[in-house]
Amino acid sequence: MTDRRIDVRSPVPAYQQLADSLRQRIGAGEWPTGPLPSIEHLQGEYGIGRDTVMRAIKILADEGIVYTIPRRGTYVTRKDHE
Amino acid sequence: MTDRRIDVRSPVPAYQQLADSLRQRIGAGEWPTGPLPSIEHLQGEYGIGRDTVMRAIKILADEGIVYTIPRRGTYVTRKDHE
DNA sequence: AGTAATTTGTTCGTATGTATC
DNA sequence: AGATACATACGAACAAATTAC
Repeated sequence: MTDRRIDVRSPVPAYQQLADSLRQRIGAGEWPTGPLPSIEHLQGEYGIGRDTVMRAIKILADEGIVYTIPRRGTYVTRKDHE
Repeated sequence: MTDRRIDVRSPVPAYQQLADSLRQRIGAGEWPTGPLPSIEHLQGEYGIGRDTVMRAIKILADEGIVYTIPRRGTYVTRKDHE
């Protein structure tokens, strides 16, 4: 089970906490084929704002874990695509 | 006469102002049978963006004043339909 | 029957304003 | 002053269903 809550009192920024959470969920095998939930959906799911979600996704994209197709969605990078 | 302008300097969000305007116009008897103007039309009429229009329509839909048929249009809820 | 236009649905990109720490 | 964060807002692009011709 992965924690979907953000601790606003934590010294760890919310966008970092979200990146950690998404990294775990991806590692656990969520969204193997299709796209991740949309920014708006993640906003609602985690109770956070838009730019926080976008920052988290950018972290994962910089790590090569996901890639974003504009106006399509964000996808998990397949291993045979590395 | 119903005001069709959005005051961008108002603390009231544009989508709320639009919802108020549409609610008044519906109450005044506009669009008794047919659908409301399309999103694109309302964008032009009020000089606002797409998501602002959609948020306003969602407010009215949540209030039960209108209902949207996907890819058809948004209709005023008839009283004998309540 | 078939193609183009219309319309809503969805999504990311970007910008601004405000508040907080 | 700067980083973080939320809300609002416009734009652009594409999908999918419906309608018009």
